[in-house]
Amino acid sequence: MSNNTRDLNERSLQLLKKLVERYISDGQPVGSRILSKDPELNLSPATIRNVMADLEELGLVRSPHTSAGRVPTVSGYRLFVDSLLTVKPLDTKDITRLYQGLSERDDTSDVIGVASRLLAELTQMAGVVTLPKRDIVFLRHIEFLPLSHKRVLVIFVTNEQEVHNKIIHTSKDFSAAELQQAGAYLNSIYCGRNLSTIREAVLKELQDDRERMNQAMLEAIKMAQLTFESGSEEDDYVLAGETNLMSFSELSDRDHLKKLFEAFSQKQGVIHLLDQSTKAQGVQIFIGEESGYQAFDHCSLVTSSYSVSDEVVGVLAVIGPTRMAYEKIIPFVDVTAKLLGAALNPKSTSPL
Amino acid sequence: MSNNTRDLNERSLQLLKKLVERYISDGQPVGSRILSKDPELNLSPATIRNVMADLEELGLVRSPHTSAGRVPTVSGYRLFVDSLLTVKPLDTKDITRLYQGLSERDDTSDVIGVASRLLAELTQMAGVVTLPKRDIVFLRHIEFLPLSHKRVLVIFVTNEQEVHNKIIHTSKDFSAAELQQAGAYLNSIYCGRNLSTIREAVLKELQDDRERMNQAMLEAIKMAQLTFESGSEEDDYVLAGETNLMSFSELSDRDHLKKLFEAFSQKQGVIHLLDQSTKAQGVQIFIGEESGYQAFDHCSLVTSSYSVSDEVVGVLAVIGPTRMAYEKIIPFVDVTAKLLGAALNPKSTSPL
DNA sequence: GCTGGCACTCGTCGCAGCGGAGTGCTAATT
DNA sequence: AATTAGCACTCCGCTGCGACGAGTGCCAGC
Repeated sequence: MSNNTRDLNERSLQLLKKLVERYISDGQPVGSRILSKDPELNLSPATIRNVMADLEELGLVRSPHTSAGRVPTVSGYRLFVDSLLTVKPLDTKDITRLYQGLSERDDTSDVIGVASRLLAELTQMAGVVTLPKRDIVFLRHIEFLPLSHKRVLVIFVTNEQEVHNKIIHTSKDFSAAELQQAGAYLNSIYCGRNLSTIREAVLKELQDDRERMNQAMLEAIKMAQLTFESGSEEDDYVLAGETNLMSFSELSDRDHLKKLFEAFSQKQGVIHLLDQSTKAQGVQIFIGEESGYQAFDHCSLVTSSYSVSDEVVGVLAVIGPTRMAYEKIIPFVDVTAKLLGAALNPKSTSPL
Repeated sequence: MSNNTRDLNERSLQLLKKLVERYISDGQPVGSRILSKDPELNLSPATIRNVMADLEELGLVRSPHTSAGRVPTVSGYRLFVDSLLTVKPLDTKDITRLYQGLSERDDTSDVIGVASRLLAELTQMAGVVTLPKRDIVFLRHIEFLPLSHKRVLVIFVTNEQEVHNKIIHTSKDFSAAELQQAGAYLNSIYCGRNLSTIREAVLKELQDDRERMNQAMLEAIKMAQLTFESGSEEDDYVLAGETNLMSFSELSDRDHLKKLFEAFSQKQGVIHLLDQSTKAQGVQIFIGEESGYQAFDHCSLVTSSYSVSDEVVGVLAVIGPTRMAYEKIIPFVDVTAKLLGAALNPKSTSPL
C-alpha cells in the first residue's frame, strides 16, 4: 500500500493524471473504455485495466462497486496535486476582477470581506479569509471611558478604518478625567506602533521602570496591559459563499451539510485548521480527511497564507468538494493571497 | 373557497383542530380511521370522511394523493393558530434558562446574541433577533479622528457597551485638534440623548440658528448631521441555530435549503419581513407562503416585537417548518420578547 | 508486454403484481 | 336528517423479475 511514486512508471502516472482529470470534470467513475480513447495515452482498454488494477493496489484509486470505473482516493488526489498537476494560468477576467476589488480601497469596504466574497464568487465555492494578525495592526488612537463597577470601556482605532472595543476590569473606579489623561498619555507614546510591540513594551515598562513613573502613568500602563494582553482579540474570519457548497451533489447529504455548516458557525475548528497554513509560505492543500475534521470529510481546502512586508499575517482559503478543479483554484488562491497582502501593506495605503 | 369560520360548525372545527395537532405531531397525512379513534370526537370514520370533504372544499386541508389522508393547508394552519389553538404554559426549565440568560447581563456578552441563541437552542429551530432601534440608543460619547482626503472617522459610543464607527466625507480637511474640539462640543450638548432626537435637533440647528453659532460649532453640527443621518446604520440582525433547520425533512430539499440560507446571508429580505411585525405589539405568525418570500415557502415564522418603555424597538422570531408546535412556540416567543425588552431597559441597568 | 475476447458481476430501469391505506358513494340505520 | 356500515375504487409503495449496459478480471494469442 505504499503510494511511492517510484513504484510507478511514467505511463501509470500519466494514466492516473488523466483519470483524475477526467473524474474531476465529469464526476463519474471513469472506466477503461473512456481512457482508451484518449489520443495521448493510446492504449487498449485491457492494458488500461491492468494499470488501473496496479493503481488500485497502491491505494490511489478505488471502484465504488464491481462494475463501475475508478475514482481517485485521497492518496490519488494527493499524488495528483503534488506531482502531476499542470496549473493553468489565471483567467484574465478573474485577474481584473481581483485587481479591481483588492487594489482600490474605497472607504467603507473592508478588504478582508471583499477578498472573501471574491474567492467565493469567482470559484463558485466557499471563500474564507482570516483577519490579519495584530503584527501589522498599528495603533492610531486609544481612549478610555468609565463604566460602572470598576469597569472601563476601551476603544482603540487601528490603521485606517478599524475600531475595536473592549471592556476591562480595573482595580478601582476611575473618573472620566483620569481616563482621558491616561488615554492622552498612551496615545503620546504608543501611537503608530504595532500592537505586538506595544504589548511587549507595556510588559517591560511594568517590570523595569516602576520607580521613574508617576501614579497616573502607571495606571495608564496597567490599562494598556489589560487591553492588549494576548488572547484579548479572539481570532476570527470572514466567510462567503457557503451556500455555493449546497449545489455540489457530493456534499448535499443532509448530515454532511449540517456538520459542515455547524463547523462554519462555531468557527473554532476552522481557525485551527487554517492556522496550520500560517507556518508555510504559499499555497497548501487539504484533501478530504487529511484535514482531520470530520466536517470537511468530502471537502478540500486550498489555502494560502498572506503576508505583509514578508511576514505572514493571515490565511485565506477556498473550500469546495474534493472533486474540484485544482489546476485553476491553486493559482487563483495564490494570486488572491498576494494581492490581498499588497492591499494590506500600510506603505501602499494613504499615510496617517 | 371562503374559509369563514361561520361556514363550519363546532364539530368540524374540533375535527380540524385534532387533524392539525395530529399532523404536527406525526408528520404523516392523517386519515379518517386514526381520527375516529379519538375519544373526544367519537365519530365513525365515514362521518369523519364527510367532514373532511367539507374542510377540503373550504381549502383548509388537502390530500397529497387519492388515498393518503389529509394535511393542513396554509389556510388550515391559519385558522388553527388564530382560533383553535390552545397554548401551553411554558416549560419551567425553559423559563429558568431564559431568565438566567436574559436577566443577568455580564459584561462582554451581548444580550441580543444571547437571546438569539436561546431561541434557537430551546426550540431546536432557528432564532433571530433584530438589533434594537436607535430610539433607545443613547449617545454616550462621540469623537472624530482625521483620515486623509477630507475624510473623518467618527466613533461614537452608545449606552453601555456598543461602539459604532463610520467614515464621513467632509468639505475640507480638518486637523486633529479641530476635530477634538468639535467632539468636545457635541459631547457637551448631546450626551445622554437618544440618537433619534439628536438627529432631529441637529437638523433644526442647521436650519434655524446659523447666525448665533460660530464657525467651529457649525462645522461640528455638520459632522453630527453626517454621522446620524438616517440610513447610516443599516439594519441588522443576529441569527442562531440555522443548522437546526437542516434536520427537518420537509425543508431538507437541496434547492429550498439553498434559497433559505441565501436569504439568511443577504439579510435584507429577512429584515423586511421582520419589520412588518414592528407595527403590532405581541406575537405575530407568518405561515408558509404568507410571508411572501419564496425562501420561506415551507417555513413558518413566529415573531414578536420587543419593547423598551412601551416603545417597540426591535423584533425577534423563531423560524421553523410550517409543521411546528405552535402551541409551545407562541408563548415561548412571547415571553422571550418580554424578557429581552426588560433586559434592555436602561432604567434597570446600571446608570451611566 | 500488449491486446482481443469472453464470462461474470453489478447497478439501473421498466414492468407487473400485490397489499395496505384511505377515499367516495350509496344504501341502510337511528 | 344525520350518522353509519359496506363496498368498489384509487393510488402509493414494495417486491421480484428480466433485460440492458457498463465495466471488470482473466486467459490465450499475437
